[in-house]
Amino acid sequence: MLRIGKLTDYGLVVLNQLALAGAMKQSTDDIAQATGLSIATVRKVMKAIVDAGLVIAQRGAKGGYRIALAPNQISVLDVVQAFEGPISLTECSADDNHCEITESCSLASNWTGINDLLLRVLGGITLDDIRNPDVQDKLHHDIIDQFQRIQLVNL
Amino acid sequence: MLRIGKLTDYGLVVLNQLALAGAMKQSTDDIAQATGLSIATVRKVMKAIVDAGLVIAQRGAKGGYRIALAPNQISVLDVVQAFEGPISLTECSADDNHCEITESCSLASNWTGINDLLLRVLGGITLDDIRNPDVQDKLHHDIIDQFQRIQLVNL
DNA sequence: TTAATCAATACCAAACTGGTATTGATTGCT
DNA sequence: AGCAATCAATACCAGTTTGGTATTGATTAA
Repeated sequence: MLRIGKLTDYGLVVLNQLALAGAMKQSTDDIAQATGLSIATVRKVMKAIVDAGLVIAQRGAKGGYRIALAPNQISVLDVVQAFEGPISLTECSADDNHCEITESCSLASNWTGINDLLLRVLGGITLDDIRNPDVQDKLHHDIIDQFQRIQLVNL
Repeated sequence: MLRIGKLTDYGLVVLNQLALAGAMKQSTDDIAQATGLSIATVRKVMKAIVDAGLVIAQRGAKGGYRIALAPNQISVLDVVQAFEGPISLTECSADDNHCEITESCSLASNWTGINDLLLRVLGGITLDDIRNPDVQDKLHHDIIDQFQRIQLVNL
């Protein structure tokens, strides 16, 4: 399925909410209510995006969360990596590469290439793009156009 | 991690081997030996790519497998889908979409867009590209170039 | 008929995932 | 100082997925 976890999805939803709130600090409760997620789940989500530096947390009474960067400075890649760690499609393209069939398999470097490509795609889409349908549509079509050209090259 | 399963990786390795063998039928044993995979694992791999129509199987004595299409007609996407089913990054972008927080989440359509994008990337890379380092390098650089342009648009 | 070969399942352990709960540390307020 | 609000760190658990293997059955060439 090549899918990302639900938590990652939630992360984007929460970030969207925080972007909406701007400088206004949001407590776990606030976020849970605004997003419809359970409090426990929100806590788990917050940990990941705080650790990743995408959100700033303030403890204690009157504490809460606020977004750490402008929405156009946060890429989908940032969010995905916050939850799923460094992206590597296969173990071949992971850092600690020790595949038993490496000798008979000349494909490792290629996975790495594909991997890089996906990183670029995800890194090129920001929270802003996702939040604003217009911008998103525009960007989307641009990329599709480019890709159709690429596919011709590929034949 | 956003990763694909090992089986998918094996699938690509096996297809590469079959592409090499061309019209010469390969038995499960042959493939296991050539790739270094266990026989049992090869069997599992074969089922997926046969079901997907990427490989043709012939049963009985003197039977075996041969590749069903030219290597430039098989995309990485084909292989990934053969093993991991239809690609959908999130449940939002899946067919049977029934997310509890849909009302408060305006992001569903955007995941779908990102999803489409990844499909295109993977669909644009063929087994041939992966097997031939030269072609692959060339293609790779083309795509990277294109993407750098896209990222500028995105700022 | 027989041996070679693919097909279909079934099984199991290990890892991962989503979801929840518990306890502890920090901070503003009075 | 003490309290209440709030985030942090873990720990737990059930369900699913994944990787790997084994077993039995169906097909076919010679």
